[in-house]
Amino acid sequence: MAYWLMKSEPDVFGYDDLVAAKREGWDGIRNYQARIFLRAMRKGDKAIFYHSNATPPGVAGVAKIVGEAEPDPTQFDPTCKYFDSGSNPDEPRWDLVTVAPVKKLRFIPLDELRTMPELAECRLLAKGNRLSVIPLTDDEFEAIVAAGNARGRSAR
DNA sequence: GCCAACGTTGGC
DNA sequence: GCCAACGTTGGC
Repeated sequence: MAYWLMKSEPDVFGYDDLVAAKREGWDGIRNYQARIFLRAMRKGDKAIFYHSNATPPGVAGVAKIVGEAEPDPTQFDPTCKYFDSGSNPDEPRWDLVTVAPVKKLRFIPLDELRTMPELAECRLLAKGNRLSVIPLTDDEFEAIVAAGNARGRSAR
């Protein structure tokens, strides 16, 4: 099984929205490096659900892949912000995967993630990182889940 | 709102 | 193939 980290803006779609939706097509990915990772995802893989562009940004929960890569319909919708006029319907350029919630975690703010030695090499923390999907090692995934299950340093 | 980092586009 | 311009991401 592989592990991933997926970013979402909570103002648009946060972890609680995923819980309410039960499952959701993860659309709008328009980056070739991210596409490589999307296509490598397999049913049953787990993902850390990260809130980006938030105050504060951080980890919100665990999700799992329940549907593997398939063409993202939003690339063909001219009214959608993700529309891509260069994508050929016979050979769609962009894919989505379908995710479902597994477990909500204690929110782990980015500041705290930066202090975790297990994440020292993680691309999430690299300067200038803009990828919306990144692979995690087993250790990185386990460390985040453990931190999210433990009582927070700022919690009572 | 600002800015740094990065990806993409398009002229040459 | 180079590179400047532009757009987007994401932290602050």
